[in-house]
Amino acid sequence: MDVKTLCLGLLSLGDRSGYEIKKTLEENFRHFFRASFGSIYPALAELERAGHVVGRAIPQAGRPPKKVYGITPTGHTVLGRTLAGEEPRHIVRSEFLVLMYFAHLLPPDRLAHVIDDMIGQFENGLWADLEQYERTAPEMTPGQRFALGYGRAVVTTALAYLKRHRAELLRDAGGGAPETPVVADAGLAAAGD
Amino acid sequence: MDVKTLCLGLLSLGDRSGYEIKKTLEENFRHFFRASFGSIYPALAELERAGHVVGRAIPQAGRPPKKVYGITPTGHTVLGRTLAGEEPRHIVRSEFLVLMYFAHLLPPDRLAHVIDDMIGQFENGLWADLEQYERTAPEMTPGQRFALGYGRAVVTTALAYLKRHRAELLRDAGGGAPETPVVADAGLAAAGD
DNA sequence: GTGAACATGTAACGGGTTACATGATTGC
DNA sequence: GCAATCATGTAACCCGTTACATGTTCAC
Repeated sequence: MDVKTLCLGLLSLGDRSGYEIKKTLEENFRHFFRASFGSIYPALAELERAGHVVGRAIPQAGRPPKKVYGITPTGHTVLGRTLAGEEPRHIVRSEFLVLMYFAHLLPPDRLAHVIDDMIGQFENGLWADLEQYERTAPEMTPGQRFALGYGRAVVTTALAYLKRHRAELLRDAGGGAPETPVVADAGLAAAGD
Repeated sequence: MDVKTLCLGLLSLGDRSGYEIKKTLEENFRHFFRASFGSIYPALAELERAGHVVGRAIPQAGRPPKKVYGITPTGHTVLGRTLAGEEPRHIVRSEFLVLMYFAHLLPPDRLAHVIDDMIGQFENGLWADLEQYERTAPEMTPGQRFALGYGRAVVTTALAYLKRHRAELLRDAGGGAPETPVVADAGLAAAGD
């Protein structure tokens, strides 16, 4: 699934500009999808060229004009077919967890900082969740509630895990200081350089 | 953090071939990182060129020869510096959840299939976790236990969430059949095509 | 006056995946 | 006989991010 399909899906819920799509993404898809302007604007242009959406420039007082897009019947058909034909993937790519895996190679203060950063990010996300839920809960579809609820459940667990195991990791990982690297296997290491 | 750093990190735990790195990734990084041969082999070649690892071809009876790499002291230094200097990201990109968000646009049987698929994947992951934990728990570092434990906690929550809300979603999302698309805003949609 | 929010768009770059090329052995 | 496992490597491709270009208004 690419950004094009995502834009089409969002437009199926109501007319929006590229800028507004980005905002919706940040508010509602925070926990599981993100896209930059550099992919949204070209996607919208391509969708318009293909006739799946139509754009209309809206002049605004004291603001740059915005280009609001609406989905066409063709767009609707294509969206339905695309969504139904996907074998959806679920990809997590966490440099954070890789770093934790190699915690013994980090200076203790750095390790603490990285964990606290992650905790902070998750807390912000959760706070934003709550704030957003109160604003939009009534008009949400079951699917939206399901996706948002999933994100909330997972982030809550993740946050609890980090808080529960932070001290333990900090205590136990403090062996391999950066100045005394533990050589795992002398064999090849000695041969090189 | 790129595949190069990851390979270097894995090699700091012991000598391995590219093929074995891939296997380790599948076993231990399942829940938070994956890489294909197309990125691992070039990464290893580049690391060797830079003097961070040394490779040695091992002939094998009845098998293709393997090229086992070991990290050099220089490699160790670089690894430490790289890990310490990273602002690690944590990225989730779930087409699955996007699809759930648009559940009302999917045929009910398709929706059920997609959810069951995800449940199956998570269950396989969890089963593999257990199996792997029993094999490697004793020699794990605190960081490894932390990262693995995080993955297990999150996947367990995700799985429980899917199972708990599956029926509910299937029941409530059954309104928007594909043949009666709900037009969100007649304004632009009517103007196009 | 400085930064944030509003607003759109392009081009270069990067890094990873997919697919291809090659080939032996083992288990079904 | 066919698929899976072992084993390495290359090249084309995709698609997304980052950075740049441009400009206004409002709040501190």
